[in-house]
Amino acid sequence: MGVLDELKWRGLLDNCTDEQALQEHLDAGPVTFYIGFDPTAPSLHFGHLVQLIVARKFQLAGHRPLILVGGSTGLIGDPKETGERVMNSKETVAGWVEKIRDQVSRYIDLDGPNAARLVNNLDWTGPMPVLDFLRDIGKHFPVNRMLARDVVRKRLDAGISYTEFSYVLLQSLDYLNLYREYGCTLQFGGSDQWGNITAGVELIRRSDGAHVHAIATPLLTKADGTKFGKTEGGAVWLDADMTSPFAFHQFFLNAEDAKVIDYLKVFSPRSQDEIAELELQTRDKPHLRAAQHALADDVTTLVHGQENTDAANEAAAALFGRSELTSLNDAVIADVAQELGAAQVKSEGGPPAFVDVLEATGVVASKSAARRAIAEGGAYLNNEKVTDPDRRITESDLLAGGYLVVRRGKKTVGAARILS
RNA sequence: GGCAGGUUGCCCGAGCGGCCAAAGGGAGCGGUCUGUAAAACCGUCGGCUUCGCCUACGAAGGUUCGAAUCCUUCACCUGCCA
Repeated sequence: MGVLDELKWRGLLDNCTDEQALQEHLDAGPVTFYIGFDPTAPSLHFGHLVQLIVARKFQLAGHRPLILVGGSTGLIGDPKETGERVMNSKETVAGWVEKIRDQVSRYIDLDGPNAARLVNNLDWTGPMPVLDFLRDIGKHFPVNRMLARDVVRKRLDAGISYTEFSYVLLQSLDYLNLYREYGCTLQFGGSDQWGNITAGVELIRRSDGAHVHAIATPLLTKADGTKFGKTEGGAVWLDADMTSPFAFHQFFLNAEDAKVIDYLKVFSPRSQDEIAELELQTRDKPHLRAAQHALADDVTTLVHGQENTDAANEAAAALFGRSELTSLNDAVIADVAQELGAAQVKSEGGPPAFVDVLEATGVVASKSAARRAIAEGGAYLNNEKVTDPDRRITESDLLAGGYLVVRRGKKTVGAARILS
């Protein structure tokens, strides 16, 4: 199966420039392609993972990846529907560029015959004189067409700065530059980037007369049509310090039945047959959640490695399993606490209050929220419901010589280590 | 530069001197039911040293016993005119 057919089967092909032409181009030999990531945070999130997975498939099929980190575009910010972005300082963005470079290189092969190359658009945008930009690039962009773009139109009432309005020119310039310098003839990205991507295709045609290609991957959604990827704590990050491997694993484990097969196709390297089998199981024995387990294990292993996947499963078994926490041995408790990122709580001046522990572990945002959770009957200490808002920790609550496991609701767990 | 309208909690949006921590909706969170799904229903939804106090209705002042609500100045947004 060709790489394009595989994308289709996996539901990863949302949009594409002339498909037949692209297919012929791919058949004709190795193609240099690019994907870009803007540094808007110190880490990529799992949505970016989709792009990295696609890039990897193309690389394995013999094509050459250029991975662009947006040192310049990150300073500008692409327009989003909700309003103007807050600009980040140049130092901040530069720091994030480095972090994202490191992350990206874990998913793409930087050696071998079709090694990936990391590029930063600040290298060519930074030194470019503004008059060259306006004459050579700006001349190819009709403002009437730019205004007709969906995001821009939606912003016309609330207002949009010239800075963000110009974003599309920068991204198009990237494609043009990579085309000229590396012979890059394919760009892909999320469907929300389609406008920016096709603008680049058009720029290359207008300025160099060449026909290059583009692919958009779909935005992953939940069954109700909303975006897949938001959790209580915000985005699902690839950085283990921002989203623990346990939380990451849990996120995928909680995938809806109606969508889990779609996600599996996207994120899992499993074959068509294996996935078909999991689809049957989800239909016939949904309570076993076989597809969810496969999904969570596969993605977590890809991002954090087998060891962390095992640890996440072990912690989940301890927390959600039938056995009492108190019956687990000390080593398991300590591992689980470690996995949950145990907060240190000092007990000078007497044993701490339960609400303080809840807050310290981060399972609630404030002490008021902790009291509320208790009043709602959704607060647990060592898997036992706590109903007294003034509950204090006692010596007998401590597991394995100083640990506490707290929970809010069914799924939000945290651990604390009491230091005397 | 002139005139008019606007700026309310995560978002939308009422309030137009005390009964306002602020109606209603959405999102979120908890509970029930389950399968650590979905849907549905009920509850909750600023903070704290929690029967009370503190901070909040663009910002700063003022009037008043009392202001999200009235006045003044400033900032920003939208529209019309120049």
